Amino acid sequence: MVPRRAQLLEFAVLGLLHEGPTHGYDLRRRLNEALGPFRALSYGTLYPALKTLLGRGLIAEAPDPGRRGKRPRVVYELTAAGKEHFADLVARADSSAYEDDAFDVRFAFFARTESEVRLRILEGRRGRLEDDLERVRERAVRSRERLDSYTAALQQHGEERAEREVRWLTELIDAERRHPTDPGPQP
Amino acid sequence: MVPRRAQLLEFAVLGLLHEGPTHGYDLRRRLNEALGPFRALSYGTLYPALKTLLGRGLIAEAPDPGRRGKRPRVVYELTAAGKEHFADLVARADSSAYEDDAFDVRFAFFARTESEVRLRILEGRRGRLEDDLERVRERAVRSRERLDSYTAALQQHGEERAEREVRWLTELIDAERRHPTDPGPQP
DNA sequence: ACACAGATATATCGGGCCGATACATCGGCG
DNA sequence: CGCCGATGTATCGGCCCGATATATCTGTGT
Repeated sequence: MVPRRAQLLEFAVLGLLHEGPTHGYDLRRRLNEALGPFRALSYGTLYPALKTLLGRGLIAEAPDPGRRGKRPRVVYELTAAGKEHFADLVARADSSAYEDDAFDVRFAFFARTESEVRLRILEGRRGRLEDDLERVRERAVRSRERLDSYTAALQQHGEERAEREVRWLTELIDAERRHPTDPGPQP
Repeated sequence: MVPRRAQLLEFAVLGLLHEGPTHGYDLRRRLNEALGPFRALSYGTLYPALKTLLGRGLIAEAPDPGRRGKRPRVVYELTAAGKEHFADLVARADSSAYEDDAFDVRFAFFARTESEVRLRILEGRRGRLEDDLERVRERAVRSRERLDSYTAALQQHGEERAEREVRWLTELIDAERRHPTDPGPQP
């Protein structure tokens, strides 16, 4: 069963736990470190997501390595089922991998993704942006004069942002084709 | 009571209905025309939102101007309360006006916003982006080498996108200061 | 010594918004 | 005449966010 919506957090939690067991607060910090301040994920989703993953047996509670006298934390670790599930997710390159919100999170775990899948995700996203660009340009010719100046400026800016991302993706795709590096843990 | 979340659709519907009564399908099309294909809003929110607005008396059903023989549509028009409510929303320049998702929609209705408010929204958004940029740059110096190359590339790209938007906002702010045009209906 | 701020840590609630889906009518095309 | 894409209204499940509550720990200033 393919999840329709992104389930970004589940994916991210499973990915992060590959680096070893941790607790919720640290997961959220590491996640936002990886995504940057322009794309954060909130606690309001994280803690419920952890419970869901626990209930599905994809993660398990691990003993908190004692910190002499400090308040104990709830530490989670990956189960075998969790590892398997993440491997399935990470091998997937359908639209749920390059749709707006999903792409960043998927990209953040490219180091754990096979080169071939990386390539398909990058190309999928680029194709999507190019489709949108074509549509907006086509419309721009015949209808931009009907818009007020602010709306026109907004579209212009959106167009340029998409064009930039397409160029960025193209660079990455070219680099990926030249050096199809294998996945593996990186510092 | 200030709405915590954006309620983008309510705002947009009220704004669009200032141009005359229409039906749901047309509202969604006009909205996505204004926002561009990179930032669409869905039916799944629109029709429920229309009902909510109807229940609150901010919009009302209007007679469908007959289209001889065609299937009738559900046409809505603004009420006096709706106009008033929109005026309140549009005069607001707090964080709910320049937070990520909200900004685009707010911007799309700048033609109906007072120059002073426009300026505060633009500056608010720029300030927010600059804060984020400062944080990410500060961290970049001491920790970017700890990240794998993909995560680093993602952050780099996010940084550049934010820098571009800051420059764009600055241009708009300067233009707004030079020519503080009044709000009014534009073609 | 004490207060106070800010980071650490877990958790819940309400609700906005999305994607998928269903169903029906209409116009144009071959 | 049949098919397809656009028009049109509507609902459902569910991801995710922001606000909020609570409690402990650490650092700083005084």
